[in-house]
Amino acid sequence: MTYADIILPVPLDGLFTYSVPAPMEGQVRFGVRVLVPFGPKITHVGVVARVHGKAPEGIAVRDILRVLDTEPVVTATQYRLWQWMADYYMAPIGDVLKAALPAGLKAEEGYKPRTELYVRLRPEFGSARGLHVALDMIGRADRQRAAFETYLSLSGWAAAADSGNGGTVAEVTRDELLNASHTTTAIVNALVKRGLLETYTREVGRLNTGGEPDFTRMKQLGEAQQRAYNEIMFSFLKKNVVLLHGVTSSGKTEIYIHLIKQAIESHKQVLYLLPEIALTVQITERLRRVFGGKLGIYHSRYSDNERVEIWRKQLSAAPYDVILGARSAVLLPFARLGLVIVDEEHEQSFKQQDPAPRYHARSTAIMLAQMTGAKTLLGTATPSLESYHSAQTGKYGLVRLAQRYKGIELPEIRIVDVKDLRRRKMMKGPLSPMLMAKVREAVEGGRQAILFQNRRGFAPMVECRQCGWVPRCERCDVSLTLHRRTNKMTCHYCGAAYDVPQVCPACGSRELHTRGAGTEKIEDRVCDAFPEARVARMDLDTTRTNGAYERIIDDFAEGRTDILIGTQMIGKGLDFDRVSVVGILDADSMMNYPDFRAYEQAFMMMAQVSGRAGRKGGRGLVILQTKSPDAPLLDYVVRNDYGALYREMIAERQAFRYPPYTHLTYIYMKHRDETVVDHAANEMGSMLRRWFGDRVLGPDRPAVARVKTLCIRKIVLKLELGIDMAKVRQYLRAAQKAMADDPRFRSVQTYFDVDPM
DNA sequence: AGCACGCCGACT
DNA sequence: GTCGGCGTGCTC
Repeated sequence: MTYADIILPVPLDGLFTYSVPAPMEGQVRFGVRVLVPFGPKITHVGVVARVHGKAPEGIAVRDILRVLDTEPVVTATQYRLWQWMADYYMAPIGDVLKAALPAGLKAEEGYKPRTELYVRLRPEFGSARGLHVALDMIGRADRQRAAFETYLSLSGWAAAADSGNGGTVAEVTRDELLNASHTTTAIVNALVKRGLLETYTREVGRLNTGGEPDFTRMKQLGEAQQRAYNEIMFSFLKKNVVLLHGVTSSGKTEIYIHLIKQAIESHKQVLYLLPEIALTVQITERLRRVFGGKLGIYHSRYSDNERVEIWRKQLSAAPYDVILGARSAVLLPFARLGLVIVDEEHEQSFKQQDPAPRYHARSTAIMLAQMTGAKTLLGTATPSLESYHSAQTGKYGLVRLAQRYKGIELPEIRIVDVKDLRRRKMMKGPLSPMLMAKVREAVEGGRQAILFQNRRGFAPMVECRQCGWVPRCERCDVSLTLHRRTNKMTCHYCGAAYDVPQVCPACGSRELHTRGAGTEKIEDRVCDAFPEARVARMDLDTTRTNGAYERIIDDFAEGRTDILIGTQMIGKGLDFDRVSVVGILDADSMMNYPDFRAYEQAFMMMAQVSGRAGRKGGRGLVILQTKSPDAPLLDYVVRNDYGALYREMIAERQAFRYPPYTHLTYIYMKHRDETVVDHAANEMGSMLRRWFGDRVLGPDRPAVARVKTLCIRKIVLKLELGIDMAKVRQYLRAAQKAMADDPRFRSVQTYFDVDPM
């Protein structure tokens, strides 16, 4: 009897063993998908991990129902990476499978090939004579005649009939015909009904097939860039990972392009990871120009069918040479990976928060590169402390690029003391007089301004002036954010929307006012102050719909908008040429955040946003508004002194035993009932303390202690370097199991966040 | 995660 | 007498 161990998309540890019916033997092998029964009602699509002859003990094995593939859809390397992720991030392998496979491969009949409707001439009219007959048949039906003639010219029938050779006739889609002839489907249908035209469908791929690569479209590297390129190549001789620390607009992308070309010429594939979809929009065009049809794009905004096609193309004999994508692209199949580029490597969005697997795409990419013998390049203007530390200690290579491209100057940064201005009644809105003046100057001079406020919505809080009542979410322990556009109060944790009350439900007062400012409020104020300016807002709310990113970025890049207001998504490596002023409206909201990374994160965000100022033609200006102008961090920002930030922060990390001097793992516990989760977390805490002593901190209530009706507790585990982490993970899994087996805590969810952000 | 089983309150 | 509330246990 043959058995197969199957990975199933369920959040349970381990594989599931099924028996292979005799007719399926030979078809069931590693990497193919199979349909299996699961429980009394469900069938799952799983992936075969192993085929063997050893009957499992004590399990009623069931038969595989169907084999879905003739060829594996998963490579051996991918499976090894999955196993590493499941182990390292302590997630069930089924959750890794769910994260990796596009939905179309996870479902039984998920993938639908795309078809297009075409029209063509009925064969009996396919001659000069036939065309005359056809035109006679149409008679005085003018719209039909026009449509028919348009078809003849589009398809080339007109010319072909004239020249007497009927050989070269182009295919015409119905949409093309409708567009060209300005008619409706009714007219075309009438021609079909008359028997002159017929329609047919054809499967079409969704992928980028177009364009020969054209390396002549690459820009020559500047002197500093060329030196950096050489250093990177040299560094790769000794190190597997190299950190490229290049100031904003130093031309890192151009260096990447040259590295990619080099890899392609050595017949290697390149994976190019970016933190945000927004960024791919700009980079895609630059890469497409050079790499044409060798470039594939992969991220969550792509339809699932497209993702399935890319996945299959990667498995084919002619995969993309370059894949540009966000986090999940690291989970694609590669046959001959040679280089991984992680751009903006400091970005926190490379770490998946929820759901499991809570993996870091940078670490996962480095692991993938190690498994495949590829090299990894990390690029950023503001390295994460972890990566910079690795570079400092020689684990990674380090290449610096301190010059901006084509001698563009770094912006001047001016700090504005908002507290003082308010005290002296010189500022009432969110924009200081200086920022107002500079924005006006920019707009009137045909330049652009970016205003950065890292909060979406109109106001982060509504409050009763009489009694201090604040509307809160029913399911989460947070106050609600007011959104003016929808006129709702929204919970940013669970998404629930509430109506805005007219009177305070606590005291009946009508005096409800807002506190703080989000991007919507900024937008309103800016529109009031600059009625003639064209203003756009870019945040989660304005980029929900398909293509919205592209439109907002494009409009701004092409100068169709003057002022761009946005959250952190405007800071991420976007290149604009005409931005003369950048306003950071509220630096304090970033600095006063209860997290050990908040300080450096604030620096990075401000440095990145500042980097958007002053590209071509003149030095840019950044106005940084704050209530604490003397904060040392702001001095680092003004001087663009990453080194100083690094030295201060790394000393602090060492003193307080944080990464990279320790391994950090958070243990989260969730339950509806506060007392139950409290008990469970205390129990877990003491269990862990028995093993790990004072390396265990907590349990504590996290800043938001209830989300979607579940009360949350958090335990922090700080382990010194050099400890056997495999052993630690074993202990942690045992602790998780002990909690699940305890009848008092059976319904408490426990999960781990390894290397949390 | 689903889903069934199973044991207690408001309905025909 | 039954429908359905969600606690508990299982899925090869």
